[in-house]
Amino acid sequence: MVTIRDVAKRAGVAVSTVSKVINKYPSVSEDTIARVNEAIEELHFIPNSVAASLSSKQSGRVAVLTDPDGQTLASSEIMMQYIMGAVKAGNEARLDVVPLFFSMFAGMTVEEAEHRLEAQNIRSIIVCGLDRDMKVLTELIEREKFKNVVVDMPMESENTSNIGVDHAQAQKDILRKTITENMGPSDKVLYISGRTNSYVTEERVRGAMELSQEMGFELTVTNGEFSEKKAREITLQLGRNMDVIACGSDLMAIGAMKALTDMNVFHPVCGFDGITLMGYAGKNMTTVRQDFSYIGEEALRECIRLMSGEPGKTIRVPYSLMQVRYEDVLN
Amino acid sequence: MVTIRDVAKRAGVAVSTVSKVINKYPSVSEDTIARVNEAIEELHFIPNSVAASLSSKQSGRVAVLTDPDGQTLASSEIMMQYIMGAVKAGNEARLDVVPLFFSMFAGMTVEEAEHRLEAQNIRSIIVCGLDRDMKVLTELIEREKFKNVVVDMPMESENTSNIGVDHAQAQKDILRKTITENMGPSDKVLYISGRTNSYVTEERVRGAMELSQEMGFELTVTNGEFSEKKAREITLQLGRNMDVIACGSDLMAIGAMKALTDMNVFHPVCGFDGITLMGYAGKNMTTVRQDFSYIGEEALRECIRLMSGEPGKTIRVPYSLMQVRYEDVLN
DNA sequence: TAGGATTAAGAAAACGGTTTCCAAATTCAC
DNA sequence: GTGAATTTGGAAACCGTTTTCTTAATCCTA
Repeated sequence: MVTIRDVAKRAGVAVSTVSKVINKYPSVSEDTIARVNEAIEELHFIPNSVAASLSSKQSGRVAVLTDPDGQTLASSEIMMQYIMGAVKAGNEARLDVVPLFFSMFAGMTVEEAEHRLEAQNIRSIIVCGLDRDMKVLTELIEREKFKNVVVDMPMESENTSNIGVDHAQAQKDILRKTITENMGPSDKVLYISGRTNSYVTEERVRGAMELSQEMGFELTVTNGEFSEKKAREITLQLGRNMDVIACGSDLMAIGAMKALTDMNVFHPVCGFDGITLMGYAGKNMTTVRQDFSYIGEEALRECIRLMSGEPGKTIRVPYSLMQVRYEDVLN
Repeated sequence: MVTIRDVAKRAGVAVSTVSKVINKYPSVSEDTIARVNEAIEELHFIPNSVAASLSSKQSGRVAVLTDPDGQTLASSEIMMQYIMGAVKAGNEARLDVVPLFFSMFAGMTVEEAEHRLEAQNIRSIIVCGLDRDMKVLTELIEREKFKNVVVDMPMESENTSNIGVDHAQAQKDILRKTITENMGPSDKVLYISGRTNSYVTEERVRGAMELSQEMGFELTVTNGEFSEKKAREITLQLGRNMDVIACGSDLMAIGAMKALTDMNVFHPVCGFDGITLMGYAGKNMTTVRQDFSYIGEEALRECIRLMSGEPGKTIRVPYSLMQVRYEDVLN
């Protein structure tokens, strides 16, 4: 393995100088920079990220915390996207990304969790798919021991940023689109929401309610708990008399659509997320597509910003509305 | 952060002694072991894995290489399972697991790839979803610089183990089951295979052909290239005159089933893998369920074995046959 | 009981970087 | 041309472990 010392020798400088060049410190002359870079090229030197992480108290590593157990197929696709995005951005920044899963923290106290993370030289965490019931993690974030980036939770402070789409606005947009494109009557809308311990649920419901005010349609809000089954049952019960069904997640939209198909009625259904499975669920469905991989990338960049000492903030990422068709997911 | 020095001081021993206790070296007396462990408990000490990895040339870290881009939804579920299994087993063994993706190695020479891995203190890699076209990776494995565990590729040597189910046998089993449970005639079977650059394809086809000999049914083998679309087209063309359709992957089975539904014929279809999506695809489907998470775990344990100097071997993991129903995947 | 063989514990040198601190060299103002 | 200010580069300590090498202590065996 070629080390920083080899490079130093080759370039005829001290190891500290090489390190400064690598990390773009200001106090190195153009001349030496060139010489060092040349040596780096020639030797195909790549700095050892483990050594770097150990020695520098500043940089450290980033953990991506996800919970793919939660919602089965949908979540495994979504979580994978988050992770891929973060790993990709991490690689570009020469920064180690380690994936961790919520289940690992089950039964731990916050202190234990902190120690576990510290013991891996983790300085910053990205938390995806958190709801208010994960006490250990919310507390962990609130203690601000690490630099935190939370996806889809409204937490912001000196050491904590949050990132995500504007769920209320997106819900309004997709619902408006679904309604206006619907040929039949659209004055009765059934909204099947996600679990109520979730921030995104609150926001999406708020969006739907605001739109109902603005457009003057009748809105029935029910709690589908992010469950496909529950959404199916609700739809079997209430779906027939509605004109449009909007759901707080794609999985529930699929459940609703299955129910409608069984009942032989064909109302438009809209979901939320843009998971691939939607393509398999039937025609006449629309959804809000979130770019989870991009969110993962941005989250990682935000970790870097926070680690460099800047304060937390809120980041809104774009989304798009889409009509889902089987042909588009077919490979 | 509490370090090994704190523990040493507390227990009144040298740091090296603490290290020996942690790593279960033989030459420490029961007495000291007890004293050190007590100190560890009291201080809630967790060894820093980064420092350990840097210092020890033996242990090091394990990379899990996957390619979730390949087959969209199916692969993202499968790859996630591999990763989760490996991370879980890695945590238990106090060993860092880092996920990497095939795409990162695109355009790299083997040497570059090696340097990249070395620079992360990676001593062992688990490769999932590899086919013969990924030249860089196959060469990387063959150079034996790392300890390799390959999933579903018949590579075995001093430093390389492979792991996976017995694809030929599994294919025979599921096909036999599908045929014998089918009430109608079963003397014409259509087999839609995966891409031919893949070992699992070869094995599965071999299994199907052997069974056709044994049971004496007529077998038509076509190349579906792991593509749902292709399988659909093939089925539209040849499906009507068949009695049973067997596919080399679940995704293709879904494509085939969609085609049959469109044609209004109802032959039994069997797939391979056991992905959740199968539940959404229709009735009358069976498949081979692989436990990907378990495979990930076992693969990691095998890395540890290899790193401890033992030679590579072949590991067969169990599988099960299942009838897929929507109710089972519904959450 | 002497003397070698074994066992237990510690001191110190790695591992491959980063960072602090200091000295030398250069620039600048007057 | 002198002294102060500013760049630039290097020496060395450090990050938290592992591991090698010694030494001290204990155990056998003859």
